[in-house]
Amino acid sequence: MNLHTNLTKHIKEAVSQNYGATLETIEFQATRKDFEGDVTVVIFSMLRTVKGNPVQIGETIGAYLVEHVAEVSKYNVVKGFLNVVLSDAYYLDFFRSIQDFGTYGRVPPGKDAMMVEYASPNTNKPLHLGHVRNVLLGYSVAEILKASGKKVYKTQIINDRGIHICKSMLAWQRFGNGETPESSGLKGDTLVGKYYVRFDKEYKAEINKLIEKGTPEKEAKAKAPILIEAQEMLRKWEAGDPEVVALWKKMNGWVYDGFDATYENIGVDFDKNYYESDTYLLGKDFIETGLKKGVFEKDPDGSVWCDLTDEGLDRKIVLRSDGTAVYMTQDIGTAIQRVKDFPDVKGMIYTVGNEQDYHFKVLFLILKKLGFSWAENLYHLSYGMVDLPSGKMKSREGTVVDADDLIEDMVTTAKEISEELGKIDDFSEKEKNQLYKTIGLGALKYYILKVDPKKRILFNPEESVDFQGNTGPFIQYTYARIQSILRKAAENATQDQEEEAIQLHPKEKELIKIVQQFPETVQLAASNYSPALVANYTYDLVKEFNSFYQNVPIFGAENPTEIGFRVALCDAVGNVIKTAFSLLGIHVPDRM
RNA sequence: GGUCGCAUAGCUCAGCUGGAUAGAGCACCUGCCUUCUAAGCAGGCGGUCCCAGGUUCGAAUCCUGGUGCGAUCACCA
Repeated sequence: MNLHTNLTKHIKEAVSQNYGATLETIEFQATRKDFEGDVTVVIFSMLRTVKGNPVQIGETIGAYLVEHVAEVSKYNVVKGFLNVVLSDAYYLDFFRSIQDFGTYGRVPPGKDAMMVEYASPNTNKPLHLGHVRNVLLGYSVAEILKASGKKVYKTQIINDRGIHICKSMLAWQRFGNGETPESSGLKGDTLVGKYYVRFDKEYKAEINKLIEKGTPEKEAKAKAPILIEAQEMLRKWEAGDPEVVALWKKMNGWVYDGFDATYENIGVDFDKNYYESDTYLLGKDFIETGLKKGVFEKDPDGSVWCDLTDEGLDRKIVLRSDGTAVYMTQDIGTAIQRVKDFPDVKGMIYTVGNEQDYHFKVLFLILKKLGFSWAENLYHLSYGMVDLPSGKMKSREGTVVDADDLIEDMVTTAKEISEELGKIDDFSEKEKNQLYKTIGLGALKYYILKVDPKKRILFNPEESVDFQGNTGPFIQYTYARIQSILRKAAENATQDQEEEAIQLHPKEKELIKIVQQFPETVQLAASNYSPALVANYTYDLVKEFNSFYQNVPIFGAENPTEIGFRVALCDAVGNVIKTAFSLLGIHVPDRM
């Protein structure tokens, strides 16, 4: 029986025997560090049903628990709090009950699947810091869901068509002189992004020229010849013009090569890609269904709307008067398509920035109204923008932190610190580079994931990401320390000796307590879609471990039984760190 | 203007369903490497938890109102 249920049962008994009252629920919390105890029972909340002095009640219950519950060894009462001390045996039993440290905290996947969408880039420019947050969040949430017992499909929808791509295409056609990734040595996505910026430059110049000639600004923006030409190119694409389509395929191909390299570098993957060019017409078919069901209504001009005013929202257009689809139409169609492709999918998670909160609120509502069962399990994993001290990042103006550059910087910093410390001088070049990457990426990923997704992040490229304190490298470092202990233990392995009784050191007890919380932390992180909970948990564990490490001798313990236990504890902590970090997409090194 | 989100130490962030004296890291100051990796440990300094009301035995947490910042409210994506 679970400890809390057991305690609950006996507390109820104590109260009914001594006060003749029946408690509905009992409130437990972890005992604060400043008091002796492991579990605290809040007496205050009982006072409505149990009449009496809280201290007195606490004493009565405490005495009863010591007498009737084997795991309870002592108690003390402070004001309305009953602090219960659990026996060492309870913690040791729990620790020994962990069958396999390697899988501890994970639940095997069940039947129901979730689809997690993340990344979803436009193909006119390389990935930047904003995408990095998106990708890290989406990947991590997918991994957390898997660990919590769900089957998961990771997906992205690649926005490979539209006016933005045509802008890059046009600028390349006009100014590129046939430049290719091979000829320029540039990554494909970087190359295409270069022409997107070039387009904007030309466009702005044309606007200024028009304004100088006396054209009003608004009109100038709409009538700049280069924009008109890009729009014409989009029309040709939609009409299937062979030349335009060929150029589109060529340049998108470059971009995909670039994206693949970046994804691999970051260490994220997808089970299925969707392309907007395949899906942008989906959804139109469901307009008719929606109209029949009365979910949608048609205006006299032929446009179709969904009236959400009863839900406190506005009317939303789902089909233009000329019969063409809007973004919403596409998203409706794509969602339906995904469930067709993966029939076991019972819900979907969309990792998209918070500027689209309203869009997803509407989308989910419409899908519910259309009556899909899975529409009940849709979640918009909304996250705050990543801003620079100078303000918002703008691809067009080139004021972005490029993902590849950022990773390279982090790896370089890791290298500098490692070389300065000189602990891995015996590593081969290959091993060193591998380690720098592990640490650099670890620093970046942890830095981003430890923050609550809802909050916006201010990223200052001038101040480098920390490698000390509450950081990825600190946690990786602790893992490496543990591996060092395990290596030493393996060398000094002794044969079985007589078992001696173990008395837990307070730090050992604390560590076991935190280890014990890991499975529930994974579940909590899954139900909240929050990698930050995993990150913060890991930090707490590691902080406690380092305190243990530096204050309690391991190989200098009293007897072999104790040494064995402490080594096993290190092993357990190491495994939890490894698993937790894998949920964040972060690797851990054996040495650093 | 309507709607949504955020506001905690100089800076970056925790704070679970309301609970004890609000916690970490960075920065600053003091100690600790002939003993398991000092990317560490032990300690110090640092707070009107945006403001004002309310609910409660008890509020950073819940409710109402306000302030500030951000987002959004297109036959754009």
